[in-house]
Amino acid sequence: MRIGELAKRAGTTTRALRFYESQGLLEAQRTSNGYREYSEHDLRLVREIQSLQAVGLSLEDARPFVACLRAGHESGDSCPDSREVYRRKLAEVDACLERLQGVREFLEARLAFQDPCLVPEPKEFLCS
Amino acid sequence: MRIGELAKRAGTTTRALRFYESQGLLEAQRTSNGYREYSEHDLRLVREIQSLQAVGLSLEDARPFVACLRAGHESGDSCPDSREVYRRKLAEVDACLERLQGVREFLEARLAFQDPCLVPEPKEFLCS
DNA sequence: GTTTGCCTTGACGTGCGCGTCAAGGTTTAG
DNA sequence: CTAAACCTTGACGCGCACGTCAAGGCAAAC
Repeated sequence: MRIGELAKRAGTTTRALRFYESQGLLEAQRTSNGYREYSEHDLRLVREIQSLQAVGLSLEDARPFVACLRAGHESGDSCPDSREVYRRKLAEVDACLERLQGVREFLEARLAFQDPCLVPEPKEFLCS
Repeated sequence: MRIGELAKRAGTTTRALRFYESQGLLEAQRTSNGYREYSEHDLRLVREIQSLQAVGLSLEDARPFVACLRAGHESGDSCPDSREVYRRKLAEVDACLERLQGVREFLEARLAFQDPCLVPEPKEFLCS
């Protein structure tokens, strides 16, 4: 299938697919006229990337999963590198949950009583 | 005090302060040589902005708080517009907490059993 | 033949909160 | 007098995952 059909079937855009290719996440055969030609396996790759993005992983984080699928594994997360990404992300999420809980309490307190003495900790707020 | 001292006392940079000014969040008197001159009240404003940023609010969100302080209120969050920002942010944080909980469970499940059948919901992942 | 709908590469734009030069003026210390 | 340490404006850079033209080629329908 060509790039337009792949985009439609994956529910994304041709621009995104070309971007994945530019990042080395997706490869394509070329027909004689230069058009990209994709297989069902490529669709599988794109879906993998999308589900990873859905849990907040970056395209960089998706590399090991793609490599794992390319290496012939049935699941992208059955390789050590992929599982390491999961572990790292889980730690990030836990840290984020903790901070957001603090933020939540701060906001509720401010809304309940307008007490100007409550000051939040100046920690970084990188929740992804 | 001049911009360097204000930056030092607020624990930020001169670049940030000039940026706040460009966004209309901070104003400064000018001395005869064109230098910015700040008061203790300006320091208070900067600290307010910083504490709002610490809970994930944008500079845009900080506007009502600054306006509230400028209007003479002792606390930046004692005005209706400010409290509305708090309420909106609280809702955002709650939504974020919910999604992150789902992400957490997904990651744990994937790490425990490598079951490729679990697929996350394609919802947006805008946790700020 | 020409319109339509695909496809190609390339380059710049987006949001947000600044960082990082660049090129210069001012004030103080030595 | 000179150097150091301030200050000024202006302009571009960053990260990230693309969106949005621009300018053109290819293939099939009318």
